[in-house]
Amino acid sequence: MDLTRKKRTRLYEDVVEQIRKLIVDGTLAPGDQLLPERQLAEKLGVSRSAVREALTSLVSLGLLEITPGSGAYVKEAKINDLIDPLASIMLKEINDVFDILEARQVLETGAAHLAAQRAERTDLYELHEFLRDMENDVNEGRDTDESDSQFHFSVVRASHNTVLINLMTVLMGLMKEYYGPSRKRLVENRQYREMWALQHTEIYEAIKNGDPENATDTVAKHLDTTIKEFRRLQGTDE
Amino acid sequence: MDLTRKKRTRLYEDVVEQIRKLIVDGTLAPGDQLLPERQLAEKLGVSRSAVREALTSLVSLGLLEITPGSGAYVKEAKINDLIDPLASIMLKEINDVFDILEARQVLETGAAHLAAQRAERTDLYELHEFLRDMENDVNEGRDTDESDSQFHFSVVRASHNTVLINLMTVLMGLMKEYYGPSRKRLVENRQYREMWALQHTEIYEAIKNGDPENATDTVAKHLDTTIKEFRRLQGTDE
DNA sequence: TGGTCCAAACTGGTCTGGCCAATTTCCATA
DNA sequence: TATGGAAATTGGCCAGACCAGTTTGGACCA
Repeated sequence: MDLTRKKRTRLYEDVVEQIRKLIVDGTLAPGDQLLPERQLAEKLGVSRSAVREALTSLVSLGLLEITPGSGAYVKEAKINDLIDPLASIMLKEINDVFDILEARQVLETGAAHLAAQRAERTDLYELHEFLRDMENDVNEGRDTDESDSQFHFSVVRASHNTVLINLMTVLMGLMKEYYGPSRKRLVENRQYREMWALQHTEIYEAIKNGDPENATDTVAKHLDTTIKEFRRLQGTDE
Repeated sequence: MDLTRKKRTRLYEDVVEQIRKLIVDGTLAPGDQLLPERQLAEKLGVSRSAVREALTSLVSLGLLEITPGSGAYVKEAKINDLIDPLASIMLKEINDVFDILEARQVLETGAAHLAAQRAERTDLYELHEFLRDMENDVNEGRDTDESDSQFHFSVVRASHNTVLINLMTVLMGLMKEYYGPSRKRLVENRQYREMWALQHTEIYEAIKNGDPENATDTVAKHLDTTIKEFRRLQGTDE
């Protein structure tokens, strides 16, 4: 038996790879229009169906966007297109309920450390905006889900590390899919909402003052509080 | 103009969603075989081509595996299937060359902290194995790429946090695609290889002794060394 | 009875050709 | 020059066919 050749290469996979290469090496820039399926098929010497399957695959990878009647366009590949499948994969593997929050703690404390060193005026402005948003939400009894997430995201953005930012995007996607229900219950507790808002202020101050250690500590404390509260909620649940 | 309805739902996307649901809710378990394309088409009342495009999409998302002549099988969705597209997306957004290493530092220091608290005998054994592998590689002048990666990965695995492990997988994929060339040059320097092996030992000892702070520090120091060396290499390059 | 081997049935991969609906193009008309 | 609408173009979907592997079910042999 021939163990080297595992699976014969499928034709449409070749097409995928060819187009993919053109995109990654910049020959095809975001916004560019691909040749029509029929011409592409002729040019590559394959049938239209093979081309279609290739395009379908590229669409599901977030590399293309297809408008019926118009054409296929190269898309600015954004991580959001992969969040859903990524989240479902990671969710299946989770065995401890607090893995996500713990991972956030690891990532956000590190990001805060960097943010305190690198935050620029625009970053501080953004942080302050979301800080105020959340305070308003608390005062007016609104849901703080959105403003809370936004603030945490801003902290990571202020680290100016795109890799950390992308990883945070993944974690936020995970949060939404995993903690959706219990989070709703958590934020109904006004006492905790207020404590959170206060802790956010501390974080903001630490970053503004350019104090990495303090930024790290306040973020760590903040997420500790969160984890403890989630744990308490879970305890009353079952 | 109607802004609410952006794009009409494509038929094959419906099929994707239906099958996807069956997989995530467990009706279709990994290893299960799907109905043949022709039957699936008949059952869903669509053409075979629509089914094929749906299956193509699911394959590229890593949810299915198709064997020609045999059938389509539900796959244990692994993050590796999404690493390539994920890496290319994140690579495009990177503006500082050391973003990846910095992100690794954030993630691995946190993971080491947890590992020192949670590592079990099997984890320590695995760590020790890769430690020895690398020492052997160094002594015999072999490439240390593999054994080095494996050790770092083991540290994160010892944290027993599946989310961190998955994020580490992403980062390692990024490393391979980004630092491939210069890393090759780096490990040619025997002096650094030996220093690395020594630092790995320190990390191992800290985890073994259940000393979270020390584990964090040694990992931080280790990656600092790495970043500095990469920086030096880059300086001599251009 | 038990194992072997081969043909038939099945399955995915690809192709051809066709129709529809939405979009774009372009020209005749106001 | 602007505009309205027909024609061409494009992607979405379908039907039917053939091929190359895989699986299956017996028929045949030991």
